[in-house]
Amino acid sequence: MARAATTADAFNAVAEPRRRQILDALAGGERPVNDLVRILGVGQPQVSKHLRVLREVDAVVVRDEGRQRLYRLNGRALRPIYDWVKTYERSWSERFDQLDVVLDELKQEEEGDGSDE
Amino acid sequence: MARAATTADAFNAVAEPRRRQILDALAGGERPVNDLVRILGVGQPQVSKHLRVLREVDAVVVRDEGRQRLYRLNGRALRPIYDWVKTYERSWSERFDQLDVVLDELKQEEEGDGSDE
DNA sequence: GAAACATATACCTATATAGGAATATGTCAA
DNA sequence: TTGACATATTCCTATATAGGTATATGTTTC
Repeated sequence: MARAATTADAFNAVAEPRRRQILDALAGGERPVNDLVRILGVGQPQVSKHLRVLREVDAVVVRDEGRQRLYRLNGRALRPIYDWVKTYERSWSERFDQLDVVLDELKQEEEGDGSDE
Repeated sequence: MARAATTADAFNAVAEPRRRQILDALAGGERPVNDLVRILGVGQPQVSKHLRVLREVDAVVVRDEGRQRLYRLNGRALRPIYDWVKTYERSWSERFDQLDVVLDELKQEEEGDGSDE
């Protein structure tokens, strides 16, 4: 089997740095494809292809305006990533190092379940 | 060119659901490989290979103990992901949900006006 | 209609998997 | 040493890119 499709979910879609660059550029507001081509400094077909991937995971929305196509960010598509990764925040937050021990203990009590198996 | 290596950075490493599962399992504490094999329900070589990827991006740390190898989570490796995605949080926060509705309405008016798909 | 412009798609190639099977490496026990 | 156990690595294959180039589609202007 090969790796999952980039369009499988937001995690796969944003694994590509250029696609994160595109989203960052769109954070400033709606933009036509050519703007992104200039900002990224890569070919137009490449940008269009990245935009297609982002569209398939709903990370961007497109709107026609004359001969241009204006792309807009849809940050909500990134929420699963945020939700998943934020639970790990305490891992590096010095402040919570002490709290971790307590929380782990409470969690084990609540679950009332042997931790092994 | 092919896609970037899964070991290129944390973004690529956690794009694979099984690797996120492994990290989630390790969030509960240090575990030997066999535990993860049971939890994930996949073959042992597969788990070892996923662990190798996670090790290369420093998302896990390994420690020898007898014939077992105990893996431990290193959440700090996920910080770049958190830092990147958290800037998009306001996209879906309550306050901006209202704005989204307005924008969507404006968009529909424009699109539904005069032209059919 | 023709030309210019904006964007999307098709086709190509090199490459990096993810999983499965078989095997290698390392450790403990008798 | 031999055997059982725990884990890592190797080899294999099918598949999904990402970028480059050429081309198709759609829009505006003349």
